[in-house]
Parts: sequence; C-alpha cells; structure tokens
Amino acid sequence: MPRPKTHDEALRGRLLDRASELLAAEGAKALSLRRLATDVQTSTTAVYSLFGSKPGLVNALYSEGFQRFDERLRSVPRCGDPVEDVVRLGLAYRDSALAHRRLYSVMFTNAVPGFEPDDQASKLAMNALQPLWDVVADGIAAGVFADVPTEVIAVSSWACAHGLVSLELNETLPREIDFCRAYERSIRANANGWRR
Amino acid sequence: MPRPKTHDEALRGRLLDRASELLAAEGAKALSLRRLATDVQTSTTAVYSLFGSKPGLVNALYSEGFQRFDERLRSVPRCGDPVEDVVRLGLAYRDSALAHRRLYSVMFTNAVPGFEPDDQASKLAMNALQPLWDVVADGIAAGVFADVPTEVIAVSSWACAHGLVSLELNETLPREIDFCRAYERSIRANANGWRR
DNA sequence: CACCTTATCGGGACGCTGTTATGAAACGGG
DNA sequence: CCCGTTTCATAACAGCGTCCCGATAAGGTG
Repeated sequence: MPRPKTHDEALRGRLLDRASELLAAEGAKALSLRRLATDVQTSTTAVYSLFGSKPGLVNALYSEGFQRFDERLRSVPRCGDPVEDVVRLGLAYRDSALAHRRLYSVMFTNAVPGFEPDDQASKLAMNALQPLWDVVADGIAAGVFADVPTEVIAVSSWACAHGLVSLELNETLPREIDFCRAYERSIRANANGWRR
Repeated sequence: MPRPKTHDEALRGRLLDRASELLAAEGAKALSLRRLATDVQTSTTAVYSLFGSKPGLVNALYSEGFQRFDERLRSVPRCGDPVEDVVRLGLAYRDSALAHRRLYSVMFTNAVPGFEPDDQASKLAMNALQPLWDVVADGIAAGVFADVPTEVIAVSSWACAHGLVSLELNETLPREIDFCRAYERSIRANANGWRR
C-alpha cells in the first residue's frame, strides 16, 4: 500500500490559515506558493493536490471570506425600520471589510491577477447578501421604499457601501474625512433616496 | 559623442499606446515588459530609461486615464438642477469607465499588484472629480442639498457611482439587471437622499 | 582619414513566480 | 524479503521584473 497521506484536511487548514496571514500581513504580492509551502513545512505540490492551483487556493480564501461575511450580516438584528436596517447592514458590511481588508480586496477588487471565483464561490457571495435583499423586499412590501424591483434598491445600497469601502481601502479619499460618520450618513442618504 | 537616442518621446508614446492596447485586449496579466518591448521592437531597457520601472509605466497609464476622465467630466454641460447635474456626471463617469474598463480597473482596483500612484498622479485623480465637487458645493449653497461639508455629499455620489461601476465590471451582479437604467436611478436616488 | 571618448542601448544574468514531470519514499501483501 | 502501488518532494521549465555589462555609434581630435 501507499505511503501515508500528509496532504490531508489538516494540512489544508494550515495552508489556508497561513495564506490568510500572509495576505493580511503583506498583501497579495507576498502570497507565493513557495513561501506558503515553506512556512507550513510542506512542498508546493501540496497546494496542487489540495486546491488544484494557486487560483484554486485563492478561491478557497474567497469562499471563506464570504462565509464570514455571511455570518456577520446574518447576525445583524433587525429593528423594523427598513432604512435603519439597511444602515445597520451597511455598518456591519464595513466592519467586516475593514477587519479583513486584504481579503476584501481579493473578494472585490481582483487583487490576485489570475483569479476568478468558480460558480459555487459566486453563489456563496450572492447568498451572503441575502439579508440585504430581505430587508429591502420587506421595505418595498411595507410601502416604505419605492415600488421597483428589489434588486434595484438592494444593488444600489450594496454599491454605495462597496464604493465607500473600496475608496477608503484604496486610500483614494481626502484624508481629513471622518470615514465612519460619513459612511453612515451616506448609506442612510442613499436609502432615504429610495423612499416612496 | 554618444550614439543617437532612440529612447525618446516618440518611443514613449508608442510604448504607452501598445501598453494600453495590451491592457485593454488581454488584461493586466498580459502587460509584461518583455512582450511590450518586443511588440514595439525595442528592449525592456527602454521602459526603464523612460519610466523607471514597470510601476512607473503603469503610473503613466494611470495619469493618462485620469486626464481622459478629467476631459470627459469637464465636458458635461450643467443644467442648474444639482440633482440632475450629479446624475449627468454619474452617467459620464460610467461611460468613461466602460469605454476603458481595464484601465479603470488599474485606476481604481489595484489591477496591477505592485503599483501605487505617485503624488502627481494622485493629484490628477482628485482634480478629475472637481466638476462633481463644484456641482455639489453649488447645490449646498443653493439650499438644495443638506448643509454638510461638500466632500461628504461628493464622496457619497462618487462612491455610489464607483461602487456600481466596480460591481458591474467585476461581473458580480445578477445578470438580469438592466445596468444602465438601474445605474441612473441609483445615482439619482442617492443624490435625492441628500436633499435638505 | 584614423582614433578615441562618451553617452546610449540591447542582450543576458539573477532571483523570483506558477506549474508540472520525475524519481524517491513508504507502506501492506505475497 | 522483495515487490507493487500510492504519495510526495525535488527539480526542471517557462516566464516575470530588474539590473549589470559589453557592444555600439557618432563627433571631436590629431
């Protein structure tokens, strides 16, 4: 029989953990297979038997990221006022993004050149935003928001949040701004703009 | 005296043109100095004598991109209604981004890993959005928009536009959406949300 | 006209990357 | 004890950005 497997689920976990650390600490450029393998005391082959390729590894990180995102957004309690609920989700969205900023840039801004999420990962991504879709749909049904397709308002809120976070992380914005306050105001204004 | 210069302004132009083409046609990954040099029938050294490094080259592309952006936004006629003016700028923003989508992803989503714009390029970037700042400032002065610092509303509009464009280019969004219409509605809702 | 000086440029070397072929290693069964 | 099979690590390959160095080519000089 063969030699014992070492490219197992445990190694998979250690690889993902270390990859996360590398990404968080030094960015996408520092995430190389050789370095990763050395740090976890294995060979680059491990990544290929466990993830298929580097994009495959990144795909796993991507999925992990959206699962955390999912949990975070799902844990936001609803207060009943659709506009305020959208704001709360938006704040949670920003918290989560800032807590894992490098991962966020992998998830939303193509920080790893060759990577495209596979279908399953994309589905995870859309599912993570379900709470927003729900709040918006309820807001429309309750007559608070304008009577347009749910996705129009949901995407608008999402884009507003994503745009702000993205600009903040990119450090493209004027430095004197109080991001947190401006962010909340902005999300609220955007949601208010959709009132019936 | 030395041999005649061939790493001159003309070559600089050809390099930038070809780099743009490569970027537009095949994305950031296809933009390699070796290929670029071969295509323009020179050596990689040319990039170093003309731009200093690959990030230097990208910096030039970045600046070019924002100059086009600048012209495009500055050419938008104002109609006097601040909300509609913001919408018009937003539509021009999207047009410009979609027309040069790969370049946009270099400008806003770190598509080239090692690249950071230098101070001059960053200044160009901020200047390009001056028309938005002006419209918003006038809208506040006219009492149409809420009495908050100009940058709060301007950044909010910008982020909304950027977020939508970014999600659209990333193909993260549900496919059934009519982007153009949803985009305009969204920008308008966001601007309306800032009414006094 | 030949030579030398000097700025300039292209080829190649270096160390890195992702990927893959190959050979060594480690085990149970005959 | 050896073999067969499976599994993994090493090393090779092609490509990357960067940089050094030798070849180049023109003008001033003897």
